[in-house]
Amino acid sequence: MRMSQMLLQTLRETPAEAEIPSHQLLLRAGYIRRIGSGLYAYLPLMWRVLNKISQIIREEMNATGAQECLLPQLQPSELWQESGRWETYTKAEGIMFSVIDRQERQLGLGPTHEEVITAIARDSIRSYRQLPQNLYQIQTKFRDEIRPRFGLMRGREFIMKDAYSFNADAESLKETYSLMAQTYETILRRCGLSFTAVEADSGAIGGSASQEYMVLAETGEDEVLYTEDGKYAANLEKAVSIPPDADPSPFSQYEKRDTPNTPTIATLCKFLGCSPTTVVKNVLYEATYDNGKLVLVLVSIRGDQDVNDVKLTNVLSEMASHYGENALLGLNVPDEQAQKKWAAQALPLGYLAPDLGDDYIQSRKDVEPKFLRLADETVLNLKNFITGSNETGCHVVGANWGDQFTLPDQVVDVREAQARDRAVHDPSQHLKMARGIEVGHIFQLGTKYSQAMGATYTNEQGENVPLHMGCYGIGVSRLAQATVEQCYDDDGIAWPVAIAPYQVIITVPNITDPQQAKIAENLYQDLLNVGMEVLLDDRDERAGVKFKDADLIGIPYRLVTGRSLKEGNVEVVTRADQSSQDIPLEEVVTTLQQWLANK
RNA sequence: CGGGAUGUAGCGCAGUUUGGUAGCGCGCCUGCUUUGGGAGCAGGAUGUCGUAGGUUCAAAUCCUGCCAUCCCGACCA
Repeated sequence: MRMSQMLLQTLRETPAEAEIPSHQLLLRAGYIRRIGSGLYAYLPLMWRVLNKISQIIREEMNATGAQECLLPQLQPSELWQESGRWETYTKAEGIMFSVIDRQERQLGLGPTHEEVITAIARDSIRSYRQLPQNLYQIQTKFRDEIRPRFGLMRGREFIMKDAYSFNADAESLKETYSLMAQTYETILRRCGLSFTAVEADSGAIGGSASQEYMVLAETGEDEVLYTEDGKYAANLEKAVSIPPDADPSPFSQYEKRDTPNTPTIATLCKFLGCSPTTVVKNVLYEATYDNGKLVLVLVSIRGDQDVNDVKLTNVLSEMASHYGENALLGLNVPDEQAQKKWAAQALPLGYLAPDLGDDYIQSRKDVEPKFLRLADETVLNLKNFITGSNETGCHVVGANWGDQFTLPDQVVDVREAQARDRAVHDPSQHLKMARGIEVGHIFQLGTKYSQAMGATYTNEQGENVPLHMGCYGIGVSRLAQATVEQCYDDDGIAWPVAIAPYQVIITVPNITDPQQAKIAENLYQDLLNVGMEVLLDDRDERAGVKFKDADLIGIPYRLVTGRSLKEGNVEVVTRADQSSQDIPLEEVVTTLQQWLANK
């Protein structure tokens, strides 16, 4: 491509809207342009990068026997009602855009395609002889993100590769799942990224095993806990650990103490001179279920620990049926405003005890009349603990389960793992924390969707049984930006060769010099002839501008037809390290071919 | 949805306190000079000052509503 003919505008100044380096650079280098909040145009350079990534994905997916297809983005609400996700996706998490057509039909704009693909499988997979199957597509997804940010990292419209496998049983699913895990590593390695695979929570999508592929970067939105031996890595939401041991309680007698102005664990411990590990903290949540019922949840957890909302959400989702509900819509810590809706009297916040009376709850149809009391495992073995008294300004000390307080029936693990906790697989090791960008996520869905939607097949015994499903996603546009986040310097982007928009840029320092122009032109044709992707900077600009632009847009190799021509050489500069060498004109093409082949 | 901020030329910003007919840098166009790391000089074009209403002789500036965008949080396969 001749740069004189290309629509490319590089910016000298950083647009104010961009916060992180990759977003700033993609804007400055003319790869993307913001059209609305979370909506971006992929300009010609960006589209080439995205296509390169897509191509690598295609090659690797096809190599596993997966088949590419393209599913509709507009999806009938009925499909989502069958799976039971219409409510959660349009109301609680509100992540799906929904539209109503002129026949008053409700449609969703696809944030993911489990429903569609399961409907297809239901119709076309009849026999075990057809299994396993793995279908994938690469296309735009829509999600009504509450707060889009960081350019392509969290957009409302983005490109994704999603694959769905159908297997006869759990074992076969595991095989496909681990094949996909290998394939993902190959894809990301080919893209030139350094990444980590971590255990993850499967969230609203459901299912059992799940792994995320994280590009480690300081600006990542996810937190990853890992051990240095490389044997354990997990998303913070999912991570497990051994909490620090509790200190012995300084109290041996049960009594109520005045503890004025100690609504937080920190102030309380300072006042009493005790360790937070001797305190039972009681956290109040309100859970909303899909029929509109509100359940108040009181979680007792050790004072030095925090509740992991994702783990708590999972516990509460499983309990939906206890309340005659299908799904948990939302979970939050009620503020004063929210409390007024159901509290019969003002709550002694900061001084709650595990036995907070149910009479604090107004008798209302849409509110469960009793607290759902949960104990985190960390409070199970505490002796002579300190906790609230349900009276502002007072705590009790020296309390014990079975004496002053009844241990809740439900003992659960809802504790958030922390950096420096001991590792479960090897308690001599401590967890470390890093930030990451989630570029891929694979799930073993099991029969959640096939069962809900009646996607069954006939097995060898002639029985109709539900298909076992897996799903496997890669954020293509996010991956592109994550790469920039990992590959840039003060001068701009430095793309890995495999996904760079062009492999080579020929810079003509002085376009008015006929010799320079002629040699550059010949070189351009020669490189094109051997199938290379080449930019020819034939713009009537000063050399400095061309060098700056070449660095900014990050083409891996730059050929300069300048002063080295006197010796019959072309200067070849490697973008990644700015190293430069003069190569005889007639050897340039073959040398570059070799370099690219070795990449 | 809660907290904070911003909206003036393609981009970055000043001007708003104290109302008086819209400015700077970069970019863009023309000419001359320059030509290996975002050139110099001279000339030029570009704005419903986010939007609607109000106050006023007069509004980018003051008042009210609305909209949009960004940041923090909540939220987020």
